[in-house]
Amino acid sequence: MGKQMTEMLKGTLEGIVLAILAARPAYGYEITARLREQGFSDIAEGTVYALLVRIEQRGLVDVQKVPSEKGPPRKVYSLNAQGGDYLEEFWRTWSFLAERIEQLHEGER
Amino acid sequence: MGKQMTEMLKGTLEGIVLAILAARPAYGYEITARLREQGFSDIAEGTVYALLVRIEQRGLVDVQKVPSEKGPPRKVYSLNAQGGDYLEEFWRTWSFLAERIEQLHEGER
DNA sequence: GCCACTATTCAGTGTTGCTATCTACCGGTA
DNA sequence: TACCGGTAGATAGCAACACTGAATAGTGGC
Repeated sequence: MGKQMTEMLKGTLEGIVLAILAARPAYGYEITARLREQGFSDIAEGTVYALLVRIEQRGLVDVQKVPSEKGPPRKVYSLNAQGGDYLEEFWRTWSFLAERIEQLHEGER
Repeated sequence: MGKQMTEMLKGTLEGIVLAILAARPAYGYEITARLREQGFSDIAEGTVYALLVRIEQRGLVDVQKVPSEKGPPRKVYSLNAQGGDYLEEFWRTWSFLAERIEQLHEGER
């Protein structure tokens, strides 16, 4: 992946994952796979797991262990109320930034 | 500034500054002031100067010392060809990311 | 002489994503 | 049995980046 993308994901990947969890609960391996499908071709698995640990420790998600038919048990994460608030804040921050950057982009042409 | 904004600026602030320089050459103090005007209320001065050093070392900008009427000499930065390429790459990366995040945002409602 | 404004620099810190590797469970195949 | 591929999660060490806080330096006005 490009270096620019790596840096840009800092601060946004967290919001992306929270937004995925807002749609419906999911587990790490599944989230990684979905990200890959959506074009984030090589987001490292380790990155996602580390992120999930962080947001769990901050109390933004609830966790439930669910046995899998194939492989070790899954840790299914679901967004809780606090996570919802945090995600809202994320959207506000994102909108602010995106607006200004788009302005710069248009001003350039 | 919010913590989310701090993290989100990683990787994007560089592009923002390059885009500002693409419009016209500028020096550090001026760039900081312009960012503040545009609502990035407290981007630290130190942050901007450090960023300028980085992009200079990477050869994305040309530098010219210009005496100031009030204060020490200014270091005026201007985007060069390599910086222009890098900025283009930034826009591609940004567009890709912004598109996907907007999709998530809409899917949520 | 002192202060405010302009202008730049730098050491130290915290957060983040990546690399690389390890553990573990299951089914199929040689 | 032994091995491999797919599923699932964890972790130590690293590099990049923005912030904090302070220092330095030049100019003009009181």
